Amino acid sequence: MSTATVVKISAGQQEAQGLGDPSELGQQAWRALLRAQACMAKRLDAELERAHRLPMSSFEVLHHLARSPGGRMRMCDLAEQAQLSRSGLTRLVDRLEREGLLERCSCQHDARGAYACLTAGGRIRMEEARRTQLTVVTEHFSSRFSAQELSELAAMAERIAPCSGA
Amino acid sequence: MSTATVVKISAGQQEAQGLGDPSELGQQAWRALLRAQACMAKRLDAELERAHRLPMSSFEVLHHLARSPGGRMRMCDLAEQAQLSRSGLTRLVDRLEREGLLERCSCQHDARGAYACLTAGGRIRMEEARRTQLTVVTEHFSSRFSAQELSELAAMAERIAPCSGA
DNA sequence: TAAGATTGACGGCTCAATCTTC
DNA sequence: GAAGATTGAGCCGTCAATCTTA
Repeated sequence: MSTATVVKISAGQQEAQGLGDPSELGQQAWRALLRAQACMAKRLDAELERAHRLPMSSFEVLHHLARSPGGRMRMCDLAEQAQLSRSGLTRLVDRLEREGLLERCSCQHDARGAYACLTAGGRIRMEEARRTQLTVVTEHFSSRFSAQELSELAAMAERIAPCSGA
Repeated sequence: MSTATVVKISAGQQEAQGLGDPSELGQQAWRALLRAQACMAKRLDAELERAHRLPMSSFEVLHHLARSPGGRMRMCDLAEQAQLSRSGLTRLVDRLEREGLLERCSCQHDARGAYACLTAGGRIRMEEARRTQLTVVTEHFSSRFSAQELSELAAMAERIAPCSGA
């Protein structure tokens, strides 16, 4: 910022500096969220990887399977829940299957479809990892807000990406 | 959710369902944020790519350069701002340099260092893309909150990842 | 020795095309 | 033909090792 701008600060210049402009407020909030999310994701991913050899995307898949009835889900639904493309999920499931954490099962009513089914070992590994996840999310996220704030945060997030289920 | 759980809902069952457990509140908020951020990032990335052939990571780098005095930054500082590893930034800058959007300049005072310097063309491209970014962020994010809420969101995000500059 | 930047090797994701089944 | 799943090709990012300079 050149020294000249300091001389006189009109409303117009304030806008140019992004102090009074309402759209700038949105930008600041958006960038702050970007930073916060990247920061959290890196911490969580690193810790899950370190403690359980599970990247965050694998954890997410196991998590969604574990809370689904019977520990199984259709590939396409799982892809959507896990925020992955179908091919991305196919490959992730390949890896998890190789590790014995889940299995592919064919679908009775629709031979096109496939289920991903959590194995017993997968469920155990998942529950171990969940403790770590809870610790990290609590320490770096939940504990920094009141219950009221957490509710508000969730509600605000819903306005951006409405939750399909639940 | 099986029909049996509807019959009687005790406090314990509420916890099992994640309705009363305070740690579950944090989980819900965290997951809602994950979804919201992924959703926004995909929209924004797709639109920047479609309209300007600029992925979001490239836009971020150009953005930070554009608001830096002289349109130039040290590689290591830029990597930090853009949430990238150093090698990641090296490769991204390679691409942007090939496109003529920026140039590498050697550093006077420290021959180890390198600057990334926005070119005139890069600044133009950046400002075109900024309009698109503003549109998307406004429509899918800022416009869904009051000024008060945006301030609160930014402040809450700061609690997770304190902003180094500004 | 440490710090800035780059490179090689590799992992993981997406798009487009393909195969199978509805 | 449309939908679910997979495969091939390619992009983009990271880690670890390397090179240069402080």
